[in-house]
Amino acid sequence: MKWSETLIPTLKEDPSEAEVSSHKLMVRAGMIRKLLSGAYSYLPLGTRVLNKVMAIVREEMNRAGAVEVYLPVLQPVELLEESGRVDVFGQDLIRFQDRHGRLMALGPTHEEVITYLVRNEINSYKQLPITFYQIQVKFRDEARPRFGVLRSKEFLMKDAYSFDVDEEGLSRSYEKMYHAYCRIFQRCGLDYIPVEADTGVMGGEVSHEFMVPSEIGEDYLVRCKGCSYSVNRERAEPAPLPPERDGQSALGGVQAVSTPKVTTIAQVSSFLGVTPKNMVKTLIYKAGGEAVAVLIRGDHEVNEARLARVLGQGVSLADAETIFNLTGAPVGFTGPVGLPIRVIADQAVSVLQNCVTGANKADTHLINVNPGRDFQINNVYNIRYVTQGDRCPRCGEELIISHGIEVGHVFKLGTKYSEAFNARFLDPQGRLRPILMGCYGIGINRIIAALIECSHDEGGIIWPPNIAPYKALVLPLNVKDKTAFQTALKVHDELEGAGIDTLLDDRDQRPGVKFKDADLIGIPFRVVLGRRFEEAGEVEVQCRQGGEKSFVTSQGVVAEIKRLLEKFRGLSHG
RNA sequence: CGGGGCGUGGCGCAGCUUGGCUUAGCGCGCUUGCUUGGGGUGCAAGAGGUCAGCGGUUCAAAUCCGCUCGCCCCGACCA
Repeated sequence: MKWSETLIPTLKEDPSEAEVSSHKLMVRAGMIRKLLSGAYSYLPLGTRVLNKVMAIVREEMNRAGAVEVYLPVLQPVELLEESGRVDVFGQDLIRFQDRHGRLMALGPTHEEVITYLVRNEINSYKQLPITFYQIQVKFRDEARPRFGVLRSKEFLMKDAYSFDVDEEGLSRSYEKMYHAYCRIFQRCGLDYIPVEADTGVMGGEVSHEFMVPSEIGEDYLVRCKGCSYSVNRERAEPAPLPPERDGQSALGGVQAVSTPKVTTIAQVSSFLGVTPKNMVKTLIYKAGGEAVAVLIRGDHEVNEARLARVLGQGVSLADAETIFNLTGAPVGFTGPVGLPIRVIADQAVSVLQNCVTGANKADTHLINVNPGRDFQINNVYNIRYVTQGDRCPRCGEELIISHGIEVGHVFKLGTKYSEAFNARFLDPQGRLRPILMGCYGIGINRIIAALIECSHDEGGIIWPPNIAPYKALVLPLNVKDKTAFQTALKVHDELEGAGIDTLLDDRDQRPGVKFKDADLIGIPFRVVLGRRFEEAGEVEVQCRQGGEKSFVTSQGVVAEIKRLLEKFRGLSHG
């Protein structure tokens, strides 16, 4: 392809709206342009990368035995009502009425649609197992689209759904997808980490997220320095903390102190001169109809997903009025002493001594409060988020917390949707049984953004050959030099002929402009025809990554690039 | 959805505080001609703007006031 015959509008300056490098670079390299907040047009270069990623995904899905389908974007809202997910998606669901007044939604995902299909089409064990997949656009009306293509309202997703007769079958299907995902991310050149994950909105029991470590990631991953423990933040469970001191000798007597208008942990901490580690936050949650007190150390945060899990139901923070009615004090002065409701404590609270709590009285806190002596704990659980310094629950080594970009997620759903939709099959004994489901998602756009986030330098993007928009860029420095230009054309054609997709920069621009653009759009291998070609008939082949250069004759370019591709493949990104 | 910021040719910005010396300016990009040819060449001539929209104040509004819309950031939210 000639540069002059496609559209690659590169920019010298960063777009003002972009914050993160992947977003800046995708815009500057002429890959994308914003249409509206959370929706981007892909220009030719961006589209080529999308297609390359999708081709890899298709190959690996097919290799894993999944079969491709194409489900409608348009979904009747009733379908999502059947599974109870209209409320789950809430505002994120894009809804409207068609001309007949029927409520429609733009698919945020497709569990319902596929299960509806399967309920009607699959009714025998002979048709199982089977895994369907599609690559298709999804819509979620994100409250706050961010980071360009990383979190948008409209995005491409590869979603797959497996259907099995029993748990073992489901596990086999799950494993297959898991391994296919590993191959996909590896082929895309991503350094990814699979982590155990919470199942969240999807329901089900087992789940893994595929994370790409990155400062800008909106998710957290928790890994152990010593063993293979790696989980996401919701799922992470710190090792229990040891008791602060032993014996009862050091226990002081409870004392009320006046703390006028001092409500937050930070304020109380500096007002009383105590560390947040020695304070207890008392949060009133509503779980079902019941109010419960949840105790958490001052420097910790409640993991609501875990709390909901241990309580077996959804939870939400109580409002100020409820708190006042229960405790007799405004928000900010709640404490466990004398509270007439169920008290749940995080493990870290249960080992505290002489701590500070609210007094259930306005403008007052209590000091020297001790669990067990001054108040009873009904249940002790691990309900806090892991913090820096926490230890691994498996081996006791230190845990590392870092940010990550979620590029894929796999779930064992079990029978959640098949039961909701009555998707059942007849087993060999003629019994009707629910189908076991798994679902598996990959964010196509996110793969691209995550890759750029991890693979760029000051000059621009550094593509791995597998997903680069073109593998090679032929760069005649002076297009008015007829011989050089003709040779460049020939080299381009030969590369294309050898199956190496190639871009020819045929623009009448200064060398500096061409080099800068070449670096920006990040094509892995660059073939330069310049002074050296005029003088000695040699062309220069250079790698974007590492900058390694070699000089060959124009006839030797194809072989040289094939050699470099081989070498690259051998290195890491098979 | 709460808090903050911004909106001026395709892109990045100045001008707004203190309304009128602006026929709205600068850099990049774009067009034409010449020049140059290994890291964003130089010169010259040009094209391109309802100053987000609506309403108000005023002799006079990009500039002051109000409303609306859009965009970005922080938070809440989020396969």
